[in-house]
Amino acid sequence: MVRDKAADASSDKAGTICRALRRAIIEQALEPGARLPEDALGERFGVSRTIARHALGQLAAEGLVELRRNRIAVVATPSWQEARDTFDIRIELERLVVRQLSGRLSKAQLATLRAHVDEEDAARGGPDAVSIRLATEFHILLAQMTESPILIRYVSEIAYRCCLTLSLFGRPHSSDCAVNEHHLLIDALESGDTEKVATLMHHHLDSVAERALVQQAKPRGRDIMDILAPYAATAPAAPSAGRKRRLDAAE
Amino acid sequence: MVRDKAADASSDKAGTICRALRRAIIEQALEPGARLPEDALGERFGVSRTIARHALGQLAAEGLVELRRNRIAVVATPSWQEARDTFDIRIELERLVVRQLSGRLSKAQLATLRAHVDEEDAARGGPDAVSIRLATEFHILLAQMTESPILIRYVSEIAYRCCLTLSLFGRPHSSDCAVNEHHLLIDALESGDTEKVATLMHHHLDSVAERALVQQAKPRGRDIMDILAPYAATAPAAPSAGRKRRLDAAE
DNA sequence: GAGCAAAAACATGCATGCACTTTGCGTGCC
DNA sequence: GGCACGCAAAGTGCATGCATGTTTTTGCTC
Repeated sequence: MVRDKAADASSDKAGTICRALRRAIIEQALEPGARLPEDALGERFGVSRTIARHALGQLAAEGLVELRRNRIAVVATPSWQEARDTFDIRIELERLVVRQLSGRLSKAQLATLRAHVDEEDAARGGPDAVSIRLATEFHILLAQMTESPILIRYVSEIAYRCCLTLSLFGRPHSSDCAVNEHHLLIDALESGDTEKVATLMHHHLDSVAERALVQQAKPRGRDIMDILAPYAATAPAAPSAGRKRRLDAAE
Repeated sequence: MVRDKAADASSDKAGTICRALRRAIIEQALEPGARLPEDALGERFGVSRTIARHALGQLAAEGLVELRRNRIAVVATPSWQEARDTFDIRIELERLVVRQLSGRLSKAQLATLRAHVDEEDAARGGPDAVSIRLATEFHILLAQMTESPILIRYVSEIAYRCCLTLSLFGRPHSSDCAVNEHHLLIDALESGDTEKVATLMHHHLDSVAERALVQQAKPRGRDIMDILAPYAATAPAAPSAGRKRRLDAAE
């Protein structure tokens, strides 16, 4: 397992459910918008609603599920703008990671990274979900090598959210070329050229975001409000909840 | 109120407790290490343990309280290294904020910011806790102007954690000069010089961190293990839980 | 008086139960 | 046939109760 969040200690049941759901979400077994009733979860995992509820609370704090009062919890459905913002934050965070790591990784650590990328390579023909999960775990692995609990937490969290984004907006086979970029990243980290590695990470994440977010009109979007937004221009209804800022600045 | 996290909707009791505790923590009414028993909280806020527990879970997810299994929850006590890392992340995040905001703020927004700084100014003679809270809220106010929920969430969270850090390591009157830097920041934001404003924010936060973290030996530290760490060098005990990385690079 | 063990008090982990809210569906009215 | 109303099913919000684990106090021994 990749996660080492404080919330999921070894033997607590809520943590187990958290991990299971998290994985299900990032592997797209649970699509955005999927319903997560407390009793169903509790029954499925053999615990009471109390625990399921607690787990959902944690996941909501991470931004993976949406929790509305008196309503069923659902897997989060980030808007396009949120997705873009998430990637922007991720870029900064991961630049910080590689800047801290550049030239400081042990041979063992480099080997671990390379082994992971090999795994990604092997999964190339397999299902998309696995590729995405492995790619995400590569970034989390990097974060873990900083040994900074806070950085690890934030990068993990935001990487998971990006997964969610990918499953909403991403095209089927957009993560293939990323494997090679991971290789380049490792080489640059080994060389110790801090600026180069930061730039590389920047471009890597930027192009992942680019590949995922080019098509602003979501294909299998399920958020009614967003879909209806363009049509609402004629109606005198409320100005929607969406953000209008920077929509013109789409690349 | 400054917070608009998803977790604390308007009428849910857990959110109320969250906000109350958060405020108590950042105003140093609850010092790091303070005990937070579920029943006591529940009784104090007129709710059951279930709710208090939920609130503690949220706060733990934010890193403000530590939750150990079968043990009483306590206000988090970040290590010096964690504090340093927190500020590093904060710098990147807030640089992102001001880069997005530079030259794009309306007159009303600028006025709001200036009003807040005036408030900070007025609180100069008052208790430290209020100054620190206001200074923190200034940064959160900035983040909110990006209208990016994710950025708002992360900046808020990390700013609160920095508050916690300050109450652990900070010297009594270290936040005074920060008010002026806030003024400069607003002017730079208005001018629209993105690079300048990013640099300004960087230096501002860096110097806050500097002022707070110079004295690595914590004055009113309550973590026995950390206090004992330097003395443990002679003893053949376990190598402690602290991180050794970069400790030599202390400025 | 110091050291230690048992037990009481204390606090959490978790399940269950009840009240309230939302939602889906069927019925009756137009 | 279509629409509004209302009832029942489903689901959450929250409190309480019991089991378990931890901390402190007590009481005994040396």
